[in-house]
Amino acid sequence: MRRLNFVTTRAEQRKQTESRILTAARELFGEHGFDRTTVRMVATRAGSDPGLVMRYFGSKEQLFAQAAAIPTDGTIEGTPDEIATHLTAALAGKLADEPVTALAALRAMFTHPEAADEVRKAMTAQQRQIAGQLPGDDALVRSGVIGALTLGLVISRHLVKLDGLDVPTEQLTAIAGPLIEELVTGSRPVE
Amino acid sequence: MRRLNFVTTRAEQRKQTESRILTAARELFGEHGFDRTTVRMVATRAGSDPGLVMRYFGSKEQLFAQAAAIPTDGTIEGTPDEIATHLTAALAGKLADEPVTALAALRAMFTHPEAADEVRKAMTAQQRQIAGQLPGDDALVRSGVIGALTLGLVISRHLVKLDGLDVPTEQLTAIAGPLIEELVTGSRPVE
DNA sequence: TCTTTCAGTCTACGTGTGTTGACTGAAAGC
DNA sequence: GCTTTCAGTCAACACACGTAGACTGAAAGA
Repeated sequence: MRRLNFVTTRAEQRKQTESRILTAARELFGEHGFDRTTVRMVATRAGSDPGLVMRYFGSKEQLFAQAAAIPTDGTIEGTPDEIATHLTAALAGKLADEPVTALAALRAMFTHPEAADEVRKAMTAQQRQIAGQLPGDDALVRSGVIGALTLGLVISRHLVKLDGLDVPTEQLTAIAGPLIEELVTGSRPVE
Repeated sequence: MRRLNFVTTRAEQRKQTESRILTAARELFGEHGFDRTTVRMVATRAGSDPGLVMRYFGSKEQLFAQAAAIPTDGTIEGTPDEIATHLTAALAGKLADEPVTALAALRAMFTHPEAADEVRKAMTAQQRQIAGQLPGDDALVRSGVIGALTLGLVISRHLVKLDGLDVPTEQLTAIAGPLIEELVTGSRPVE
């Protein structure tokens, strides 16, 4: 591709191109999923060439693996109350703006077995990690429900675009926060 | 296809074949999604022929439309408490055994724009219908969260197969039921 | 300056797909 | 019994895809 920048070394050029391809791939995998995104589409959006995509990333599969990594929340520790706060904050982050990288993995996981495995692994790990610090013998189930609630909200808002959820993030966390707290502590609401 | 049944009229034969194709399509769309299911796969599982599938259903698209209808919960009415009970029962039904028909739509909605529209329409309709009977000015958001929670649980259990949720249905509804009640009434748990 | 390297381009391949249309043989109608 | 209808079969099509490899021209190194 004819570069417009004035001074760029070959190595920089290469890095920039790889980066443009990766960005385009992330966006497109997130928009259309794995199967409906073609190498040609990625190359075109990156202002590049299908052959170059293959040369740099090996295969469409490997390109996807690099583009659709699942961001983890990291270790969450503390008292149940602190955990609840942390989880609610993490949820807020996921609801705030479109998590492009995660969307690719989310979209793909329903048709792409490897992507599904990765989502499962990521969710299972976090779920176990959290459950270990929660009271109650059904802690694992409850932390699973937290994961399900989070997943459901992210999908409903960003993928389904359910119009009832098209409200400020704070309003959603104000509603979901207490639910998470309840799931973390294992307490029941008093009616 | 050579039929084994002894006496069958031509019309019956036709109906049986169409039904076998539709069943196979439902299963395969549910297992692999729209794009990864081929007309040839459907025909083979139905013990039939790709050409016949096209003749009977017009196109892969129309076959999908017939196979992946979204079952609606119907109108839910009553006092908030009754609504909560009804919703929890509906959730239990969806969690109990694999909802093959819905799985096809769910899997497809992430890559198939039309399927996504249908899911959105179905969810939006129910959400509005319920919100009309709930107290509070954020009723629409809360009923949206109920939909998201339900969707998240169904996906996590049947599609992601999250192991923490691989427990008897009753245990899940025992946990999720109170959450739904809380969302329906708009009350906060007392800690 | 001469040679080597390498980012980027172009063409073409094999394969699998949805879809079509001609064909076959038995049931339906008369 | 003769004709028509139609369920089911088969072979082939056009197309889009992932991918490979030869090619080009400029930057890098000596």
